[in-house]
Amino acid sequence: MDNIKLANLLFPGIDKTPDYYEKLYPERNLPEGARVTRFAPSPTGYLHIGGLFGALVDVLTAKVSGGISYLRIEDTDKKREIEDGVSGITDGMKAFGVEFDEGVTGFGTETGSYGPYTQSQRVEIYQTVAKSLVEQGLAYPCFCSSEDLDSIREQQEAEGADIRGYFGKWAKCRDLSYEEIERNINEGKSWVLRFRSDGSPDKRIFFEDMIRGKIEMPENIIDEVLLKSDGIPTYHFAHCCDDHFMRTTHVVRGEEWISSVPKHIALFKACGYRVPKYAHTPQVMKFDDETGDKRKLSKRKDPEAAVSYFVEEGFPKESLTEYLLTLLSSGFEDWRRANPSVPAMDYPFNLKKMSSSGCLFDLVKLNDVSKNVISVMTADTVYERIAEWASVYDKEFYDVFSADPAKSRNILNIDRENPKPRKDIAKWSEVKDYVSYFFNEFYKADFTLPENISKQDAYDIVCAYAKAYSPADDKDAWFAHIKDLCEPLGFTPNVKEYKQNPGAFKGHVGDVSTVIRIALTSRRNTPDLYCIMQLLGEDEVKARLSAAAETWK
RNA sequence: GGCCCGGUGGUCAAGCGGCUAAGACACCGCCCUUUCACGGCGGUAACACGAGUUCGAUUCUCGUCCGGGUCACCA
Repeated sequence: MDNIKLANLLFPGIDKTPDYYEKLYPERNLPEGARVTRFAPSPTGYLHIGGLFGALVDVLTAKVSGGISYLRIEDTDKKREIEDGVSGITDGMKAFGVEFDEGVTGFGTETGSYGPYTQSQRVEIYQTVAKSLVEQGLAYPCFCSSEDLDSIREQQEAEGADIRGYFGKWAKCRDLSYEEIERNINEGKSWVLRFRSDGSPDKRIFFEDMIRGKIEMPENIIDEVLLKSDGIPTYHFAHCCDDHFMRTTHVVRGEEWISSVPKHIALFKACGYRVPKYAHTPQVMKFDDETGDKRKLSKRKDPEAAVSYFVEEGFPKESLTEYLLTLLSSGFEDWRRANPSVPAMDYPFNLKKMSSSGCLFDLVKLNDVSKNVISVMTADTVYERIAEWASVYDKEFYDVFSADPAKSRNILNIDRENPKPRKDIAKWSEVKDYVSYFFNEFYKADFTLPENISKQDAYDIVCAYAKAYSPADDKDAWFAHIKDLCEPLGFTPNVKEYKQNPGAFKGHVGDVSTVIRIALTSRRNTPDLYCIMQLLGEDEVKARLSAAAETWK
């Protein structure tokens, strides 16, 4: 067989050689130990948690080593591609503060000198490499139809064969003569290009996974498809060409790829390329309430798999990356405690410290992380973020909340910007409820009392307080007035005294405060009542006091 | 089914042959406190199972079981 002749028959339009691209994309001039990583999603759906998770590992790995991370779009499956896939990914990454050094930056835009970073624009590269492989007898055209392939699968199934796929006696097209191939092509038969594997079923290969350590596997013997019938490469071949020419040193990807590593190693070797280091990350799972099992987060079944879910819910972007970091690196939480105000992306990440077992996405923990993140923000920042979120997701709230920014900021500043800030808010969507009693547009009066307080007592308290209320009081004077209310009404200002002798009193100052709190906010639990009253203002306080009195009369 | 990955409290997780088996979230209790939150203190709770190696296994080996992945002209 004349391989050169075959290569020209198959790729008449390809006039470059791989060497051309070797020169076009030279080895990167990076310091010793610098790692080049890539995040390489397909635009086949929205950006999901697993994607963000992986991207974080990519950029951190590169960053820590002084290397380069880039974003490549793997759009070789036109059937599954969705319309806003690319911008969904790039926007999502930006929204969460994950920044790549080069690669695709948005729909139709990119930076970096190893591009194009979109696979559909690289077909000439793949075909050039493919042609060279044919010239060397390392690849061949296969004319099997999908029906042929189905029947091979069926037979292998029926035989209970251990190894399945296109190889050995099943590889009908592996040894076609030039004449047969030429005839098929002249007949217009479609073909795919297959790898001519020289693997043997009883040889084993070894490789070192950066996360899992040594892995041993049977050598690849499958004649994998390199180019599909439309001339577009499969993942496997594109991975080989791109990561070589983009000079990737570390391939970080999900663990579902582990089983194809033998294939990839064989391809890299056939092409004469250095095999990159691999790091296979664990999967993000969730608990399935129906089955009671852990399972992989599913794009289809789990709305919280989508990164957009967290945006809509109003989790600050930092919270999600922060939480993901706690998941993917065991040392992160300790580091965070030691470095409370350093940006998360400065974390000295280490692939080797990554856990290799799949982890459950824990919304409860996310909430906790997020509360901490928000608690250390300034009131101004919180205000801006809420406004930003609400302007998109809750217009009604936005209008009210942003009508008087100073007031809203003051509300948010209650017990904030101090060493022990409150941790009430985990996500922006909770804020409306949290602050609703400050705004008459949202305030719904509800003067339900706790069981231990009678309407009569509540009425007496609120009336007495209305008289004692003095808007100019400082906090001490304010509380003194409330204490003064107690004894005449049968309560004690001294909580300890009450606890020692509960029968002697109707209640203590806490109960009295509770009544006033309910009258003013329709809630039993709120932040500091004095602050709240300051913000409500004299008129509103008086109005609410009398409304409550009216109800309890 | 073949191949591969994984298996420490409810969750995330330290641990790398010898420890009373860290810590965080959640939960419970107490303290602080006018409520709540914050904070402080304390508590419940784990090495999947069985062999083997060893003076000694959570740590090493093998088997079993369980969970996950993969066997496409999808990535």
